[in-house]
Amino acid sequence: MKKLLDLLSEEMEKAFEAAGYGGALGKVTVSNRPDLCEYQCNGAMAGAKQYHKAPLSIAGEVAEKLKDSEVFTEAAAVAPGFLNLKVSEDFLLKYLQGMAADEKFGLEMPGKPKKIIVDYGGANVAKPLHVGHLRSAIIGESVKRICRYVGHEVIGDVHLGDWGLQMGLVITGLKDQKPDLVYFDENYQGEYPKEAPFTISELEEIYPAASAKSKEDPEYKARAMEATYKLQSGDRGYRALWRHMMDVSVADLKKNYDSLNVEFDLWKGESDVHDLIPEMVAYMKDNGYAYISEGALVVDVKEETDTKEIPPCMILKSDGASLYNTTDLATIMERMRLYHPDEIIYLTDKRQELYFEQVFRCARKTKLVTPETELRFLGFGTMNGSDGKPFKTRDGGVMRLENLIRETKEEMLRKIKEGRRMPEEEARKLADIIAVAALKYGDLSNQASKDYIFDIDRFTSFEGDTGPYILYTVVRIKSILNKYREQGGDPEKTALTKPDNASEKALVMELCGFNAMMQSAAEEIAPHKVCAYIYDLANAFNHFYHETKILSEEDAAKKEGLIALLTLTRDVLETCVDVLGFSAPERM
RNA sequence: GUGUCCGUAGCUCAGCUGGAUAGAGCAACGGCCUUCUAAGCCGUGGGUCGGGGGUUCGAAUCCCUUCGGGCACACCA
Repeated sequence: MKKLLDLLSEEMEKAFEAAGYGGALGKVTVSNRPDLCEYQCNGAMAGAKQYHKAPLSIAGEVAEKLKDSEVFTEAAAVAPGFLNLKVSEDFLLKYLQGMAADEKFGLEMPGKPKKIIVDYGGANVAKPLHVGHLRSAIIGESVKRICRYVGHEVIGDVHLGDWGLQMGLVITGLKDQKPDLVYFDENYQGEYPKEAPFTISELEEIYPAASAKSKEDPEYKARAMEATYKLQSGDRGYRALWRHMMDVSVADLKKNYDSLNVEFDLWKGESDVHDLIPEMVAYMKDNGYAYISEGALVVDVKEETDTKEIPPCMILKSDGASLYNTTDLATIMERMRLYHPDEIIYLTDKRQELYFEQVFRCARKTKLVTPETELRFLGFGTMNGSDGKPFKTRDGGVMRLENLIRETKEEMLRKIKEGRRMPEEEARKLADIIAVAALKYGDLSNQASKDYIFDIDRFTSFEGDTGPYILYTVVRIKSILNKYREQGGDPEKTALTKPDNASEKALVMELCGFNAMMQSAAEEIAPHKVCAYIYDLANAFNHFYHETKILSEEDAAKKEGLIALLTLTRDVLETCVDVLGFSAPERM
């Protein structure tokens, strides 16, 4: 379906042309003065100069042509040259019926769906997720769902950090702790045990200790690098150990991501492209892209139009070792071979923007991707504490994601018990659902690129622009629909009717904006637009709800119409909520 | 230093492809539950849109400049 504003604009364009002006002036927008009109057109003022005419008289002539319009019931020319519009209820009803009958509520599918890889999560093996991983997971998941909803084929890849020095550090740490393990016996020929010689908590303790030690003890660091080298060159015992780390760590990561409704299609990592690196390096050298500079192998990525200095993209360090760039570029190569994506979206901290600019340019210049492949970077801001500085625990440390989630759930449970009486178990389940909504909505309602302040009290509040408020609104609708069923009605078998009061019409108009909103959220990869939309929609609904008696409506057709409107509102809200990566309970 | 992002109500944020009186939420104050979930709704107060200049009929929005802050600038990821 065409967007409502486009249809309104088409009608307005016809009027402009009929009055002898360019149709392009007839752009209709939602009114910024709802007290005066529903929609407006400012084209008369824009055209005044071009036609050497007073804007008000242009507007007057156009309004005259709209007298018999079936789209606008009112078109008033107002000083200095606004066209104030009211849209016909019949027209809205027709549009709404089209929406309700369509699986995607009037959203047009792309002519040719794109294949998109979303690279998000940023998890590392053997290291616990911390608050820094929260935004990538939340925003990435939503971006994935939005792109999928608008009709693209989307693959989410967690892209684990599973191959670097960190692995060598853990192995070295473990060797010191348990030197007798068979994995360290070079003469061992048999099968290695199936059970990992450590738990996730042990693993997580080894890494920070080893990392700290390597910073002050060069000899230890050398051993870790040696271990990394041995792992990467295929040492049997080290590989077996690495496999264990992967299994234990991935299982734990999945558990954590699960609790946030975050799911990846691919659990690939840096290790997957290890074998591609020599080939890629040779390719870059052989084709004259890469050269040695200050001992390191680099590719120039400067461009003439640059206003700043862009350092070359480093492919190999001066000691010949690979680095972040190397695996990222090799990953692009692998992705092109395996999936042929039209677009790859990367979600990381915005501080990596320049780095990705270099990588993208390098990939393009060296033809790792086709000229059409879109490489997009979505950098997100920092999650700050109430002091405006990066979020820390009370004692100043980095908070584990698990703990942040748990604390949010506990706070939610406390608030639920404050406001409602219900069995402990139900309250607990409810708290889990609402806490995820609170956390995610609190994050997603901010523009991704901006820093934001994490305020657990605000996010878990049921008032204002919060996840819980949205869920409450959905639950209210569900409650009425359930009562309607109890009375013997079937909400799915109701027909929409014309809106016949202001708050109902406002709700309808809000609903009609769904397709345009979703499309722009996808194009701009902007989940916060979905949040802003459902907040407006929830407000429009609550206002309408307050003014309208639904179940006691006496006119049977009207009552059905209202139920149909509620059903559609619920469906749109739940669709949006799903795309944001959370869900609404049945009761709360 | 170069580049980049940001500065809007006491607080947290929208609005930024220029339009009418700059919007929400929180906090403060005041109303509305015999009636579909009051975790709701309605209302009041609160702003030199960091400062200055410019473009325009019209600027929070575009341009310039200035102040204040964040971040990034090849062997970390």
